[in-house]
Amino acid sequence: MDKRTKLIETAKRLFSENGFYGTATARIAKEAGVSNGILFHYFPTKDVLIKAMYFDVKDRLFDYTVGQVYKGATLKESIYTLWLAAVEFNLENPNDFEFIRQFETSPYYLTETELEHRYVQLCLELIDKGIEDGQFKQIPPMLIFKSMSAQIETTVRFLKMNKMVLDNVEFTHRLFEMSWDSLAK
Amino acid sequence: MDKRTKLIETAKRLFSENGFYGTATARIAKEAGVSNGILFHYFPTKDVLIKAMYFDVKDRLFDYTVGQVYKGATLKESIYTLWLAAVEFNLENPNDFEFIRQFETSPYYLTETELEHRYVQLCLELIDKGIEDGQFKQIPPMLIFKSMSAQIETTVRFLKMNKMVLDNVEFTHRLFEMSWDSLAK
DNA sequence: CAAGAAACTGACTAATCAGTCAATCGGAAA
DNA sequence: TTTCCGATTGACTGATTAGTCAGTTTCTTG
Repeated sequence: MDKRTKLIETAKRLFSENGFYGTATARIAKEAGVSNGILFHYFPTKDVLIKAMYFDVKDRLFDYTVGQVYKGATLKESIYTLWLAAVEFNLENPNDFEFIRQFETSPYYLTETELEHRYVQLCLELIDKGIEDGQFKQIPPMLIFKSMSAQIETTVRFLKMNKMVLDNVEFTHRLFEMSWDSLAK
Repeated sequence: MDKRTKLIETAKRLFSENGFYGTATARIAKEAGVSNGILFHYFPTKDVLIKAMYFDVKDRLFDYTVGQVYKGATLKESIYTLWLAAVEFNLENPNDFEFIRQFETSPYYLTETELEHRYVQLCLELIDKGIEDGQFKQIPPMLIFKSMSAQIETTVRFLKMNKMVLDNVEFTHRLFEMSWDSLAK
């Protein structure tokens, strides 16, 4: 693994344990096994590092989830696939999950930043379609998107807190129905 | 207003603007119009200040919301009253809202802390009742509680982002139905 | 009034941290 | 071989910050 990647991985772990401000850049470098200076060679400021990490995670989330949606699926099937993939991704990548959670409640985060991402745009397209053909409630698409995201986060946190995994299909469906029912007409 | 209260109010505003770590204690004291030392007279450490603020907000939220639930109301009516009161409280107290949001994603926050509060206990009682008599889905009560809280937060954030208030009863109901449908059988 | 306690002040300190920089290393190209 | 340049090092710095403390004012109570 090259040093740039090593730095991002180490930072993600430390941030998720101690927060952005609780983690000194010197410590990131040390635990990554590189010199202090090289961190600032790759990332001119700590802020740049943090924003780079955000896009890194969102890109991988996009690749992981959207790749699983198949053409010809019904709207509910597509939403279910996305929902399940997102839950799985967050369970399998706990440091990514904690990092995003912290980032999105920090002053770094602006909605415009997120809006630019193709992950969000794809979701909004799906939602628009669902509203148009009457499968979803008459609610602003952005609110539906945010609501779904919040539900996924809540589900993941709940599973983690109770040290559970999604090995029971029936229970998984019941969790999904919670999210689905809030948007379906 | 006494200096202790003045400090809490100023801290809440500064924290919600700049985050816990982005706000120096010296600045809190200065903008509150008191000396630096007096802050540490009332709150021995910055952490103590932050935790005191958390309970301060939760207490006021409890008083505001629970006071509006009337005896003899149906389960749905009670939940609606609580939901609406919580949304209103958060809209009317933006600094409280931002502060709680940050606190609950920070390393300060442990679920046990929250569990002790009578606000949570009251909600869990209501939810237990709803599950028992078959009005709610067969889902762990804690997950239902967390899901409702997340929905309320999402709703408030959405309203604020779009500079909206709850002046339209029909729209308010539609927002509530989103939350309700996710837990109702 | 006396006297002790509690509230209050603001200058000070020890520690920490983001970011710098002069110097070295290693590989590629000429 | 020489020359060049990005990668890399780690000691260093200037700024900032949580918390201290010695002393002053204000309140309380006998």
